[in-house]
Amino acid sequence: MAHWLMKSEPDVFSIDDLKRKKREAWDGVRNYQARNYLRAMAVGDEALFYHSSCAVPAVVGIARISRAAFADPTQFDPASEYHDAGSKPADPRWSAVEVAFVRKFKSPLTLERLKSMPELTGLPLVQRGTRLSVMPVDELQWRAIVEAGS
DNA sequence: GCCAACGTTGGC
DNA sequence: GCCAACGTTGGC
Repeated sequence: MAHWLMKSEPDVFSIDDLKRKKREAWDGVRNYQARNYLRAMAVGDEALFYHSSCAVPAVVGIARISRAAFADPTQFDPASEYHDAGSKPADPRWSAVEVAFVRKFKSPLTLERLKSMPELTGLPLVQRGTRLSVMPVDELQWRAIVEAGS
């Protein structure tokens, strides 16, 4: 079972929103590398839920992939901010997955702390200049983060 | 709000 | 195919 990290701006969609709604489509990804990772996800994979663009950027909990990649409907919706006129329904350019709430960390594992963990040096999240919003997390990294957050 | 870093676009 | 210009991300 693979592990992932997914960024969300808490003002838009937070871990508490996911807890309340139980499940949510993870749509609006418009970066090819991140899209390719969405397509590589399998049902049952777990993902770290990360809050970005906020006062204290941090991993705040865990979600589980509850539906594998499907065509992101927002790309075909002219009213959506994620609309992509260049994407054809016969050959959709962008994918989404559905995630389910698993649990919230006891306390947020802040970016500052993540940067101090030697296990995470290879993780794009803590590398300067990286903006990738969906990324794989290896076993060692996963264990280190979950242990520190639990 | 600033700005560094990066991805995308489009002229040539 | 190159590369300058532009837009976006996201920490600070």
